Amino acid sequence: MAYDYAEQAKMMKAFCDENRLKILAQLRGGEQCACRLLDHLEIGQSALSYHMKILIESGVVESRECGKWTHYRLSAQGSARAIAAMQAILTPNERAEGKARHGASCGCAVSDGTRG
Amino acid sequence: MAYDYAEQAKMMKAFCDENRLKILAQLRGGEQCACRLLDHLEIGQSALSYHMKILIESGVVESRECGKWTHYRLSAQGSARAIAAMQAILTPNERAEGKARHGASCGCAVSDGTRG
DNA sequence: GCCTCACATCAAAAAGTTTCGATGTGTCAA
DNA sequence: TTGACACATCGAAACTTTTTGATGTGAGGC
Repeated sequence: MAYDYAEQAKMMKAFCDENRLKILAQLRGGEQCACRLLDHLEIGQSALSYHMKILIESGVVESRECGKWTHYRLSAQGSARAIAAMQAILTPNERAEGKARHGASCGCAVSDGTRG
Repeated sequence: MAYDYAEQAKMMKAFCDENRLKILAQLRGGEQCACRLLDHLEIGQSALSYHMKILIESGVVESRECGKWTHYRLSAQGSARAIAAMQAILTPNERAEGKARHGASCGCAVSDGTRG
């Protein structure tokens, strides 16, 4: 799992910009068209379009065309994938847990002695 | 919850850089000193120091000084907070769900009619 | 004390992201 | 078929992040 750090970093980019978090917060309330998303942000139309592209590429947002409008909504699948990825990133790995170095003076366990 | 988007974006920055994901992956295997983290990355010592600072400020990593060495490890609390935040960001909000606009031609429900 | 090592900090350069205004594309209504 | 609208795309400017090499700080060994 999770060998492609570049891919994973790209997915996480959805969440590390203030405007994108505001957009996601709006989408929690249900599907919205771009023009309404724009009402609540202090950016121009082309910047919104740029952020929506990032959100869609990261997989957490889906879009639906409806005549001249585009509606955006949270993707349940994408959201589940993002949450699972984050859990994986932060879950200690049982097999290797407990090995540290630079032991003697501070009570660390030493794993191989090449440095501490 | 989650009114401070800037704060939240800052926390999520921990996860949106490839080198930081590699560092976190190493820390899943247990506490490590900076020199060993460095062995597995293609960056210099000062760049590692910069990334560690970001990881610590975001709360997902803790450090422990041991003589001249510094050991880093995942913070269980910080990790739990990050996961909870991401779940909050991606969880649809029951009360408002189901309201869309621009209805007629594509089967959308219309919430107030001011635009579609 | 003096030297070395581990890590932090700094300033500057390099790389990447976000914004803007202008322009392009497709849809709809008149 | 023309015009207006919604959104995407483009190139350039503004801004932020990341990297580098140099230097600072504090610990430990001699």
